Amino acid sequence: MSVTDIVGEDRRLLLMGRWLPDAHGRLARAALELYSERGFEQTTALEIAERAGVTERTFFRYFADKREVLFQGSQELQRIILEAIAQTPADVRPVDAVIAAIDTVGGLVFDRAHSVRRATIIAANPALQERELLKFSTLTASVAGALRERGVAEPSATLAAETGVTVFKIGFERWITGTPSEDWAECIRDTVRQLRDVTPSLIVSQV
Amino acid sequence: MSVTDIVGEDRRLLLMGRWLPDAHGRLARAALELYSERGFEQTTALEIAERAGVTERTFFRYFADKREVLFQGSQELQRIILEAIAQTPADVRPVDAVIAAIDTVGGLVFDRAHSVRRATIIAANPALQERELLKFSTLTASVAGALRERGVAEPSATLAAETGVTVFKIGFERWITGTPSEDWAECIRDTVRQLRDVTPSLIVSQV
DNA sequence: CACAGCATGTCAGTGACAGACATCGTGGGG
DNA sequence: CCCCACGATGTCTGTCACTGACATGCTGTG
Repeated sequence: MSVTDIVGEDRRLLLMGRWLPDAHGRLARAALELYSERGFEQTTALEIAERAGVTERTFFRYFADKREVLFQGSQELQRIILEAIAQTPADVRPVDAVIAAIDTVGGLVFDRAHSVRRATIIAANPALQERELLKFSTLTASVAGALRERGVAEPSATLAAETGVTVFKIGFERWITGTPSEDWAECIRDTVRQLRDVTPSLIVSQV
Repeated sequence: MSVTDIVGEDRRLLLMGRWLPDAHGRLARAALELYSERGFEQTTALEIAERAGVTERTFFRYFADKREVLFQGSQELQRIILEAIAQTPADVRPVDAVIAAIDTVGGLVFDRAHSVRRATIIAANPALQERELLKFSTLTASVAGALRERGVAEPSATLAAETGVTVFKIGFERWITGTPSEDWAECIRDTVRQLRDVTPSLIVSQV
């Protein structure tokens, strides 16, 4: 039995017999590239792994599933928003606290080019849209939780959270699709302005 | 070669050699039962098919995927809401038109016991929640489209749609979890009342 | 120098789907 | 009355996402 029999065809231990560092990063980059090049569905986990120089199994050790690669940041985003809400003075109204928090995450978290690339991939695939929606829903739920911590009662907490996240979604959409020069705070403020005009009347018309 | 060799073990052609009718209905019922009994993930498509007396392949001819069984009605719901919006007088404000439409679908579409059963199944599984979210998102998009038909400009149309669908979601949630006697219109009206208190201020506080 | 531990590879398996083709009653046209 | 196109289904085979169990090889530590 020769050395090559023992080592096999394994070309992955390059750095003086040690694993290449940052498998996670290489996988994320490889996935992004392939999703862009040929689309999400047309990309197999095996292909991603090969481009990253690891096995399929390793891909699934880093990412719960194929889609998760694109949603790494959302946990971080949520953490920041929650923290911002917690730090807002107690006398600020719930919705305003949420919107102020959203306002702060702007330049902080995203790089516009990356966001556009990501949004393009997601827009092309329903399964990815579902996952995005789930992230928003999770965010809404935890924002509502944060408001309850501040003493806001229940239907209002969820309503305010839902409203705030809607502002985020639409503001974000605008930030992505609009002129590159327009900044985050601007998009959010404009969306809020528009929102103020859609308050429903109390009387539901009977059809 | 005997008759049984030709017919094989096929016990499915029962009605005088013809297929049993309503394969679709049998599949839907079988799926509902199994999802309730042992949960969504613990149920395989094969098991559903067997209980319905057909093959796995036939299941996938009727339903795009395992989840779709639970979301049959949403297309009908959307159709009704859109129609109601179209029939609302042109001078009614966008949000009010949406909410009025939502108000009308109440007793019409759902049977409460069935809704509760369905909601229980969905609540127990993230993959199903994703699908539900996608349906809401689709609904929002088409409601926004209907408002645009009425001449509502773009950021407002989506905002109003999003607001209306939020009222639907939260009102529905309340209708499901609250006391069985409380009726649909009641839930919607109360939710609207609460919503009116969460209008954001114009000035976003700078943190 | 032995040994525990971590990051990875290897192998085998399950289950969701999809394409291609075969089968068998049914209903209409000759 | 027969033939044939058709519709609903079964059968077979394949691909791919994901998972559990186990093996391997380096690395730092006592």
